[in-house]
Amino acid sequence: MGRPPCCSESSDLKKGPWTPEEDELLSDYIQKHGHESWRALPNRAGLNRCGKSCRLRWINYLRPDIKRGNFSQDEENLIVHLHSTLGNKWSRIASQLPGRTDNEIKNFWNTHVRKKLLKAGIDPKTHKPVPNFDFLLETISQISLPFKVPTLMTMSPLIKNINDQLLNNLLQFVNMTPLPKLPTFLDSSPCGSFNQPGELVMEEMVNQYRSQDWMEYVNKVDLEPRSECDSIDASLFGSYGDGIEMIPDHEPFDNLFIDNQLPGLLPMSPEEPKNSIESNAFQAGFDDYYDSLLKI
DNA sequence: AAGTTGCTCAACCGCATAGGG
DNA sequence: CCCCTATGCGGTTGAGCAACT
Repeated sequence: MGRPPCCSESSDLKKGPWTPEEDELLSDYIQKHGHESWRALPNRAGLNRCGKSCRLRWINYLRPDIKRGNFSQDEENLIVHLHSTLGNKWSRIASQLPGRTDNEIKNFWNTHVRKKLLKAGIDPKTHKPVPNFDFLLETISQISLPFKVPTLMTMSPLIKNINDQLLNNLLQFVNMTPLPKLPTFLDSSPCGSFNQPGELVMEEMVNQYRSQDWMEYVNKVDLEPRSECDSIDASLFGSYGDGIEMIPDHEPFDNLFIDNQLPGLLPMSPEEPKNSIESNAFQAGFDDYYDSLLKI
């Protein structure tokens, strides 16, 4: 049985947004008498609020030394720097930024800085680069091997030899993202038979990977041959044509990631040079997807 | 014009902690 | 010490608004 919340003793206490009249009462009282006891303050000030609510309103909004307006670039840089050493210690971070509140900084971080870092390819938790796209692609390509040709299941030692860094990269990526809705467009692909099983396998794959039980799963999985397909890449992101240009023959992400938009985790500047495996349909599919993210 | 979606940020909730008796 | 209470803190929520369909 935990301690009851400080305001639970009276359900009559007002909650929600403060009115200008309440603000005035609180400001007047504190400027005249200070705030020696937040618990006693509401009664004395004539407010039908709990002390906690008064304290928050004063600290985050009414305090005269509070700084209003957008954060400057210097402030933002300082916040990023402090966060890299202190973590989510918003109060300690706020103490280094005069006039800024912990709540304000926390909101600023969650709505602006965090996204900015992600787009720049930096993990906002660790302040380290997120998995490199090539690494991720390579990892997924390796992982896809057992699903391409079942006889390659004998290659499980190869899978086991994928170095820890690659696996950690993928694990990090998967853990940082919502589970994607898996493709439903495969009926039109040359690998129609892969449709439902493929979705289930991929979904299970992601789930297993999330539960860090990936290796166990790889060793258990068994699939029907996919003789018509060159790779899982083609079935997911487009058929291979004549082996020249492996451009997806459909809109690969029409039905993908609809409910669970992935955040922009990786560097995506349009002018960034494409890598050597650009012609891979898998890559093309991801490029399309990340391009679509840029437009969000 | 109406409905939907996404974003922002003020405010709340519940746990942790300090400190007085 | 131990208990109790007030305050502080970080995570989360949801109202209000803007942009989009």
